[in-house]
Amino acid sequence: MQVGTHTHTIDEMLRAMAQQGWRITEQRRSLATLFAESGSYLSPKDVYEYMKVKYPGVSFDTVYRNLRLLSEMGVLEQFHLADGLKFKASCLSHHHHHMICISCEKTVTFEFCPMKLVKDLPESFEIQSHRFEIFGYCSDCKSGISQPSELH
Amino acid sequence: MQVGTHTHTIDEMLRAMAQQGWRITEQRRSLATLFAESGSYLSPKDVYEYMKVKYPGVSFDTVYRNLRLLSEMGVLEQFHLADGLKFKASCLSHHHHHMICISCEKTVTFEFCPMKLVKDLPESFEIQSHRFEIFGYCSDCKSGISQPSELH
DNA sequence: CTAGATGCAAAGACTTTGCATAAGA
DNA sequence: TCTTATGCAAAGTCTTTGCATCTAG
Repeated sequence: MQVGTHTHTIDEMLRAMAQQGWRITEQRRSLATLFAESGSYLSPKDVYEYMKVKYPGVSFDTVYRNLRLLSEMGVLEQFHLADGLKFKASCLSHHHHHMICISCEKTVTFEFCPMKLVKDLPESFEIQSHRFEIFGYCSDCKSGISQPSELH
Repeated sequence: MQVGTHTHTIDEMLRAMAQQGWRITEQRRSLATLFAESGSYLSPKDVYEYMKVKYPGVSFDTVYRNLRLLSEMGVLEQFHLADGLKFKASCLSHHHHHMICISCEKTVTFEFCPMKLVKDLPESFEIQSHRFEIFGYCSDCKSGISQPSELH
């Protein structure tokens, strides 16, 4: 579960799909619901397991197709955590960064952006984007109960 | 080719292996040479292709095994770029960050570290590590000659 | 010598593709 | 309706494993 606010409601996600001319199918509605409600990092398998409950006939390739489509349109973001590829609802509301628990993957947003202060950068580089993430243990995991997985 | 300095010479890498009780085989020497000389991001396939030249019998699994071992001992670092998993000689000399060209993957180091200035972070999080990378176009790619690949 | 490393082959995990059918708009 | 999305099956890609052989120390 994410601590910041959920930046995408289900409706926002569905609206985004419709605007780009995509159909709102049962499966996609289900996908949007999952990501809007969970707010956490989900693997294709997680997503598949979840959707199978409501749509027993759902297939893995549909999950993959929709995850990729939603990523391409910016509704979801992809991450490579230590345990593989994961997806999360993107935070489009405003620019910010994340602290991620390396044990439970709980994510907390914060406003500080290093690009405002960065200096002495190599010249002649046309900056397009950046990544800044802080990894550590959240209060629940600090005690070391669960085996920390190695994020990079 | 990397712009900063090569932080691992072949000897440093071999010494590190020996210190951890590993054997210096022909293939590992070859691997060390490749990463020390190239300084860039290499996929398992790149590595395999390179090693095959000198050791025609080399197998893919040996490449994978050694890449993983070298990563675990910190001689190499893993990255998930847009075109998949890549390895690079780690920069152990001192702490710094990278600017990476999203077209050619050329990498430039810089000294600024956001952790020195970060503030207003959420409480009760035990910080372990961080990532900070800037993506953009290097001077050679700025003109837009090559199709930019999408790093995340 | 002898534990550790390699090469081969095979299996495994994950992801994508082709095509007929089903279902949004 | 009629175009897009789905489910199925199959193939593809990337990575790991088991085991007999080889080799660095």
